Amino acid sequence: MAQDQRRTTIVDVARHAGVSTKTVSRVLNGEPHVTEDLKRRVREAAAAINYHPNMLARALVQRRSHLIGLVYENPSPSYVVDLQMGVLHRLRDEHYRLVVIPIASIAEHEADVVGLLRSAALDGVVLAPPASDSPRIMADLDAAGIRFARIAPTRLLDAGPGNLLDDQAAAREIAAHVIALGHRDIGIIKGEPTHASADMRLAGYRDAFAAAGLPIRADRVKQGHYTHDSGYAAACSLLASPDRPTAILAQNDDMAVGALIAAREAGLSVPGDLSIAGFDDSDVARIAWPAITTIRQPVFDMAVAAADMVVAQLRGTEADMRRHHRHELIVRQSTGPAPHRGIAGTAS
Amino acid sequence: MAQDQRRTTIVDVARHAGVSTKTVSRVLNGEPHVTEDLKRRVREAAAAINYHPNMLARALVQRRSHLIGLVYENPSPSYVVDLQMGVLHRLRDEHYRLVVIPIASIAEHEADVVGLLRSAALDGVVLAPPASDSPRIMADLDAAGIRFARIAPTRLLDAGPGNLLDDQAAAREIAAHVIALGHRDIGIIKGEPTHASADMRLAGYRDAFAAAGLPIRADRVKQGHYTHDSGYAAACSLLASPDRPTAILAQNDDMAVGALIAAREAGLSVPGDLSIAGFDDSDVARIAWPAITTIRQPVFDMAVAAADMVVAQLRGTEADMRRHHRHELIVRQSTGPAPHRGIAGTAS
DNA sequence: CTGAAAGCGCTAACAA
DNA sequence: TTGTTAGCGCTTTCAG
Repeated sequence: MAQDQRRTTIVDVARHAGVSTKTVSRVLNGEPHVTEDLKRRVREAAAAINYHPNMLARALVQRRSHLIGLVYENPSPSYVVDLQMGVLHRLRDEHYRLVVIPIASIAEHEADVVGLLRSAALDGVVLAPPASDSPRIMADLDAAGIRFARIAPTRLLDAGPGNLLDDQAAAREIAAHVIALGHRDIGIIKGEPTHASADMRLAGYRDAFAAAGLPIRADRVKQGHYTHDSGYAAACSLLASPDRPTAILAQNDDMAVGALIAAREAGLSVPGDLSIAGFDDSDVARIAWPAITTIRQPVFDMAVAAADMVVAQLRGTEADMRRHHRHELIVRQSTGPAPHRGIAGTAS
Repeated sequence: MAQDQRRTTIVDVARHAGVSTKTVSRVLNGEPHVTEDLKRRVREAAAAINYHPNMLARALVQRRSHLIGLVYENPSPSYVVDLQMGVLHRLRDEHYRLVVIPIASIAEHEADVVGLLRSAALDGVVLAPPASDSPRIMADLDAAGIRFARIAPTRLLDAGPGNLLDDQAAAREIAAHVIALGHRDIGIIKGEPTHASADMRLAGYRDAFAAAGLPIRADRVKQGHYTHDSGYAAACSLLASPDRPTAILAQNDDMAVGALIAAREAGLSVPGDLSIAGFDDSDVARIAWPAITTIRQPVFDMAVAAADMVVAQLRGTEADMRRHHRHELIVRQSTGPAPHRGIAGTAS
């Protein structure tokens, strides 16, 4: 195990092949203007002495680490997986590597985020919510010369390359679906308040409620955090009294699954006694039983596109720096007709 | 956006503070033997000209990229998430970053893996199965001077730091549990054959079967790939004929969930008509309905320990380089007593 | 088409 | 306690 004897360098290869280091460099980087003969000699020499280029040296002189970061907060594992797979998919055949940068609370650490990225020598980053909505982070990134692309930003849409989604319209659609099933008393489980999507989705619900002439009752809105457990807890509190809603709109699928379990424990059948709708269409929505009615959010595609935007900036090539992504209502088994129970409005 | 005007360097700070570059370096790296006065002057100068050290230059001279890789194959998202969270957990307060290296088929690309890692300038890697069982990869890693630690290796246990798990004993336990419930005709869904765990677990099942005097029928063993869909397909084929098993042992939870869905579609109640057991105790096992009886495999803990081993090697500190991790049988609702159906053995 | 020399920005070794 | 001098291993001028 030849651990620490001085590693072979480009100089060794050059000497071995009887050429200059620059020629070796040219051959190894596939630059033109080298005779076949020299190319061959260099390749043979490199193989003979088991040479492997030092990427750090190359990175220093090129000012390119070939590292791209993915910045996200923790809440939903399945969301993060989709995101990561999307970025990796786009990076697969590029010479870029993915560094994952989870941050406990972006809201609290807003001022330190870019310092962290700097110290990782990243060439670019994909910003997932809520980092994708932080003017501070984007400004710091610009100042640091780190390229970025945003996933599902909701404001300052001109502040940088973005992959847009109409959260509000999507929320309106799924709420309308539930209302159309006859539900009049509907509980809402909000997402983490530091994510702008929570408010956007609430606004969408509100639109649908208003269109149907329904009020939004404050006591029917519970705060969650986009986590399974928070969804469970919120649902428990919604279902605690006999005067309970006949449907629950959860702002993501993890919370919807939490609600599903709460309902099961409360002895309620879904969707017989209670309808539950989620958001995101993550894996768990399909696996749960009954499978969850949700909004398909093309997280994977957005991540692919975001990675593409970062790579394009780095290479100076052209690319759409603003793309719109379409959501889709996916009706599954967790929503059904409202149970009979008095005439309408607030239950008896 | 001060993008490309020459970045400020340590020389600028030195000049600004009226000291040598080495002194700046010392202050910035927290080395001792610098007067408070100089420290302050250096810090102020750095802040004044908005200096940020170039990590690539530092990495080159220190021969340390501070990058640690996680090498894995794709099959189960929830397994990968646990793994990754474990490594990240250990790295959180270290000055190391995580680079994710998914590889489509390690068996096919065995010879290229370390080349890939080299070109990512990694200081160390955590090897998940099946890379953790590849002598070739470990030898190449040694030759390249890249430190590593193994997750759940099954052979050549002395070839490198490892986090061990007794797959065979665990499989024996869960099979024994199912047999104890009265099942005599049991189907098996194997995992991806390039993962040694698939054979280990099969051996464990075999032990339990033998202890109960049951045969393993070749037509009751179906090949899967540790994916949801492969589990679904395998279960469909097991459940196709009326002469079907009364229980299914799936070698991971994703496949167990696939089997669950196949059972549901076949109109079978679980565990009334059919018991299903998984392996891993990933998130999906808890979320599925009925919740899946499984083996808890401390993937997160193993990942933490593996990251710890890598970091310890890099810092030259002491650490256990061989740790055993305990599994645990988790009985949930997906397994129950065998339905009555003739006397015993092969069904009527 | 090829090579010599000059750095990239930092830290290690050695002096002072 | 501080500074000077060499590199780390590669690519980029710019000559030849």
